[in-house]
Amino acid sequence: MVRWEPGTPERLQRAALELFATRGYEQTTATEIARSVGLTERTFFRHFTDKREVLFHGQHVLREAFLTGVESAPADASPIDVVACALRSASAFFTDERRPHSRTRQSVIDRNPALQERESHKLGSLAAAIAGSLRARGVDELSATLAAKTGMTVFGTAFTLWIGEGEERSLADIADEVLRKLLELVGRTSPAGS
Amino acid sequence: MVRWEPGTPERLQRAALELFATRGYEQTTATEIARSVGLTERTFFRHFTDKREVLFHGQHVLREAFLTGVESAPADASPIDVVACALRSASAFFTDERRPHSRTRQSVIDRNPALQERESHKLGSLAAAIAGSLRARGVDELSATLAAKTGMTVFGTAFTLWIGEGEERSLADIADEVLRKLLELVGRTSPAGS
DNA sequence: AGGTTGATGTCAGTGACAGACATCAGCCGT
DNA sequence: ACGGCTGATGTCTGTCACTGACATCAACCT
Repeated sequence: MVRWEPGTPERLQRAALELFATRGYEQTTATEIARSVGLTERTFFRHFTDKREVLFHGQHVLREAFLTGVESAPADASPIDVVACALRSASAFFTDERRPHSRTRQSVIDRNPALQERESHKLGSLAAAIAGSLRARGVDELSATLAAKTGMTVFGTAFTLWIGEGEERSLADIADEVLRKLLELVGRTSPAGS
Repeated sequence: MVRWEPGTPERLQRAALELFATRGYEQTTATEIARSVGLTERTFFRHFTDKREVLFHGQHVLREAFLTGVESAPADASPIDVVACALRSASAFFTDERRPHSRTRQSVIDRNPALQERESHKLGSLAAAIAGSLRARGVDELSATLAAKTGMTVFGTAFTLWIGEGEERSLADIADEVLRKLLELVGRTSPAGS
């Protein structure tokens, strides 16, 4: 007989999402989440540094997806093309079965500013990681930063569309289209003298 | 004789920045900030919803600067050109005398993740506001969102450069150059078929 | 059998915030 | 001149997020 049920963080995450979705984020205490799976508040905070973090854990998987995408790009690809590869790679992570879960999760986030802050910050960190990876490929600092941030703009926008009700295309397809739109939007512009 | 010194929020902000810069953000309690200007913790939280907010108050001015920049753009300007106008308008807010203050403020933020979250979120809100303003000009949702987010990418990147030590160019000039760089970065790319 | 380990529980404490209520200088109408 | 109103502040009290220190105890190792 095992002393503790395995997968404690996962059980906490499921319980938390459920409670957040029904009672609301602020109306749910960390103690309630923990107790709902037979644990104590202290244990909750041993697994998650933060009450918010219970909704954001697992981001490292996404990060790896982005980074392997960057590394899988051909050596002579332009920064933006590399980012396009990273987007495709990361999009694969969000399969169709994942959509309902992502939807409820996002609806919780959308209803709470504190969670939105965490989300923006995670996207920012992702951009920083990608920029680092681009730099490692020899891209200059400024280009790397801009390309990475632009990639996150596309990803964030595409994700919002993917979550939208009625939407059925894959995230990869949407991201592709959003990127194309961005290129068109920017491409048409004159070099803008001061 | 006046009952209370005027400019309470400003005094609190100055005191907070000073304390954050010397002792560090986490090591400074809201009570300490308040007491350092002869007030109580409760009063502090009447002026700022948050301990962090004491560093971010006044963002509405920046927002207005961006929005008037958007509105000042010629009617036939492309979304990106409109954003370029907004950037120029907002950059005017950051005069050269402001730089030292911005530097110490940013150094505090850079040392604390919680503050970085707030900052990312504020930039995101700014993007949303600009997108709304673009929509009001008749730009479609997707283009508005992308243009606005791209604008914030440029602004954030330019701001970081402006803050950098040794840097002497105006924020407007830097933003212009960063935008040019981004256009070049994106412009060269092929339409990227799937 | 006995020591070790690692996830958990218990307890106590700090600090961020919020509601309810009291205070009281200055202003305003009479 | 007097009394009530106002609005920024203080006081008091409570909740909850989070943390350090220490105890527990099944499984595992030797």
